[in-house]
Amino acid sequence: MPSGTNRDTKWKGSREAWLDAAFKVLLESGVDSVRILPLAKRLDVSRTSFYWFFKDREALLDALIERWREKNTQGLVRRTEAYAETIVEAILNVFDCWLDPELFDSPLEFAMRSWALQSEAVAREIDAADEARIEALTRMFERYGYEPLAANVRGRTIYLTQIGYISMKTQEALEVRMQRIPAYVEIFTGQTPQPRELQRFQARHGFVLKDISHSG
Amino acid sequence: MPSGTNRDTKWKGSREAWLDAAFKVLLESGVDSVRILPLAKRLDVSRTSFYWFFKDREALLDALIERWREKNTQGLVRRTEAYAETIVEAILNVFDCWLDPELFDSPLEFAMRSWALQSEAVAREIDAADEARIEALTRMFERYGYEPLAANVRGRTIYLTQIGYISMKTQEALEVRMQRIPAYVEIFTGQTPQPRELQRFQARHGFVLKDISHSG
DNA sequence: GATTAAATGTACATCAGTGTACATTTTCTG
DNA sequence: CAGAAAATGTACACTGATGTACATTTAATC
Repeated sequence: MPSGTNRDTKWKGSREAWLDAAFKVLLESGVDSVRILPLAKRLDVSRTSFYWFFKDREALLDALIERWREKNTQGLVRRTEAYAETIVEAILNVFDCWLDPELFDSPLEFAMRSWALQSEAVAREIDAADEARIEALTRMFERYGYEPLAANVRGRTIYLTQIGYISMKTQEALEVRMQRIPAYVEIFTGQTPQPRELQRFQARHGFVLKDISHSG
Repeated sequence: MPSGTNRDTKWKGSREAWLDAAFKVLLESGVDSVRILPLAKRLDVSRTSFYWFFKDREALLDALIERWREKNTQGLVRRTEAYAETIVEAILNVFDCWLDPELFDSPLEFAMRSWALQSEAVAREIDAADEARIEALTRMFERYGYEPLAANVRGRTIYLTQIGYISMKTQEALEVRMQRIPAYVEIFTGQTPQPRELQRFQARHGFVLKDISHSG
């Protein structure tokens, strides 16, 4: 299954193919495992043809950072700004990020944080992202009437909880996660969610409920 | 400043010295940077004398895992079981872990989680630790009358928030953290903490308050 | 079909790290 | 102080990775 630009050619490699492979390894095993020789083996291509597409390993890594920068922070900030009648609805908008890999790529997020351990540049990028995201969540709470300090701590909690999940690399079924949603909403907002609010949320994540509103 | 066993000898190295250096590098730069040659340079010792104390690099890494295993999980579980009259007091007991490096070593925790990305064995250790810790927190909430599901989600939230903080490698002044404590307690328990409960907590962390109970 | 550009492969030089053999130095102990 | 044990250092062989030079193959184009 060739990817990217090389559709009907006989070229095995391409900038995209190298990038895709690099991303897979980054997510599976961390930056230190993103090495040209192993990637070449994976792609079944001569190692040196890499240098046709990238100046050196450094350039490949820069491309990985670039791709992360564009995806995750934007995905989250947009959800904090989505239309919502109540804070509960607003929170549920944010929760979309944790269920939809299109909005927020958790494994990538974790890989970047591990990478930051070794790279000052990556660490700075991450710090900036954290600040922007918490700031966006804080503003969201403030819009619904929370005091600045309370809004900040709530925004922080919701964000940190998710970063925690990511760090734990939790793999849980949709049912289990859906079951916890009401409790999380209550913790994060201090309010009990309305059944119709939950139903709307479940519906947009393709979760067909049986009798969740009656069960303990 | 020689460490460990080699007090008054002329030996530069020792098992402890190698381990300490390895730990420092592990926390600063991740496992992949824990290499014998650089450590030898750091210790100003011939690289090969390493092999007097350890069979090979593998053996050194095993020793690092061992040390983590013994420290963090035990530290946390014990705090969940400490005496407390109310759930608020119980939570504050747990918060001790996040303020006292003796009870829980956050940088180590993060380094281990990054390491798990590359090592199946480490990943399994971490999973077991996560489960044990969340279980302990859940039991704590149950003891104070929370329903099983609610207790689990609250235990999970408190734990995940902290893992999130660790992943973010947040460095904040004691004042800032103390200021957020009441809000966190309220979020996690759903109850407003009593001034005397907070004062006891502040006191044991050497925090001298001015007029925190009157300020916004 | 010949020419050119894109992509690949071979060969080589280099580097950083690992681990072993063995001689040497330092410390401890009788 | 002699001898043994503990720790260190030198030398060597090896591995896996990087990057460059250059020849070769494949695809696109005129």
